[in-house]
Amino acid sequence: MQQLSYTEENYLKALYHLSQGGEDLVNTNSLADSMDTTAASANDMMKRLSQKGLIGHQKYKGASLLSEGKNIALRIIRKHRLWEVFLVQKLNFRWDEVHEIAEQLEHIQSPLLIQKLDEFLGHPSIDPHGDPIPDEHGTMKEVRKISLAESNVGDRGLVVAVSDDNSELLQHLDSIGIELGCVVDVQERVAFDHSLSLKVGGDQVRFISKTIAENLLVTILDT
Amino acid sequence: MQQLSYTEENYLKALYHLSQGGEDLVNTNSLADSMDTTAASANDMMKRLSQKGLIGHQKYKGASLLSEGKNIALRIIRKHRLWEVFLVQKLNFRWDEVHEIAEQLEHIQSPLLIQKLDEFLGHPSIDPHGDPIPDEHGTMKEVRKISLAESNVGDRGLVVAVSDDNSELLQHLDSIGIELGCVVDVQERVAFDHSLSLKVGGDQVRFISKTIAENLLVTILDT
DNA sequence: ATATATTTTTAGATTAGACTAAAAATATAT
DNA sequence: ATATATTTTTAGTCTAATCTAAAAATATAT
Repeated sequence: MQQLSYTEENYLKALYHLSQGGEDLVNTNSLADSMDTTAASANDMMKRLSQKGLIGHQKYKGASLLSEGKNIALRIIRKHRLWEVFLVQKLNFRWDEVHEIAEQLEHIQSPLLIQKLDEFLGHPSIDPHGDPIPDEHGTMKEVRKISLAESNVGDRGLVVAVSDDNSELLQHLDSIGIELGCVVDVQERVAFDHSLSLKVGGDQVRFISKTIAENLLVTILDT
Repeated sequence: MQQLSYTEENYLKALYHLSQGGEDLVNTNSLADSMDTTAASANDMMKRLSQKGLIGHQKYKGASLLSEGKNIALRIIRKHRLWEVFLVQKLNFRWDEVHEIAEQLEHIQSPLLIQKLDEFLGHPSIDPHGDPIPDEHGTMKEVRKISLAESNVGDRGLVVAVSDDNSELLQHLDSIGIELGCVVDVQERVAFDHSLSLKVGGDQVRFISKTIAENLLVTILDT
């Protein structure tokens, strides 16, 4: 396993995200866009990574991660997400402040550090944005992100996004104690209007209309 | 305040250590040695840093930190030492394992991160090696590192080094519960042979000869 | 099907940081 | 004081990662 530069690691990570896990072919322009650089630079890097056996690249067709490249990408994603958990849970960052810092921390090289950090955090399986954290072998469990309108009674969800940023909606959510990162249990769905009763944060019971439910995205947690 | 490269930061830090805080002139070869590179490279960097106004450099004489360069060096040292405290206290690293990792972590750019880390760690004033941690303004209080033979009754010290690595000595220290990083209180000095009674780790009382005391280096802690 | 537009690749230049080898300055020894 | 050794600097080369501009390949539209 070769030592990669900061930049090479970032390209592999971008390829992972753009190809949703190494499946699809990624074209030069999307890679360049995603890396905020020129097509020429992205093309150079595709050649380099292909040369190193980390990605497959056919001229004018596009690139895709090979197994070693995918593995490296997943290890970087694991580090990124573990650090995000640390920043939010231990250092009290808000979840919208942590991405840039984690972008730097994800490149720290020390398997033992990550092992001990994982331990310290209690082996979390999802990050503060509700995205799954790959385990030490690079295995990442599927995570369902759905709106509460699509949820089932009995589901427990982590609120990860509000799809409409209407300020009245945000204010209302605030007033009933629903915020990004909080956990909700779906208790009952009224058949007539599809409104929901929720347990918010494990205790308070709140009611929301179907419209609000449609705008609340959650990651379904194991119960 | 300009954005410096990883390498430039490391050179500034090396200059700080070699000149013990920016006082003495550092010559090209010692800098090159310390950075594990050639005199030519060190010379290139001295020119660059001088150009940026961070160090003073006269041909064939040597270099020294100017106030801005010293400030940057101290901020990096602060980060390095805070991360070392984190690694030892929170992630249970041994103090001899943390240097390399802290060398990487010290380059993470985020003042807010360091502020929150400092908070999380309870504003420590010394690192696991007994070296002082500069505050947010770059002020670093003097730390006395002395042998226990030079200590006074009533002193509390953090054991930071054993000057003789004789294995019988190390074994004996181990058997009486004295290890690197432990805290000792000097209780009494016998006038006749200058042997000492110590409270180790806050409770157990132990006796050591003058010879052993001479070999135990401590950082004196505020009491 | 051919012209036009888009995408991708190549070619050549640039910058930071490093290197080697040689030249210049300074220090040391007889 | 002169020769020798050491240290420092310069000159020129190299690599990774970037860029611009132009060429080549592919896709789209009439």
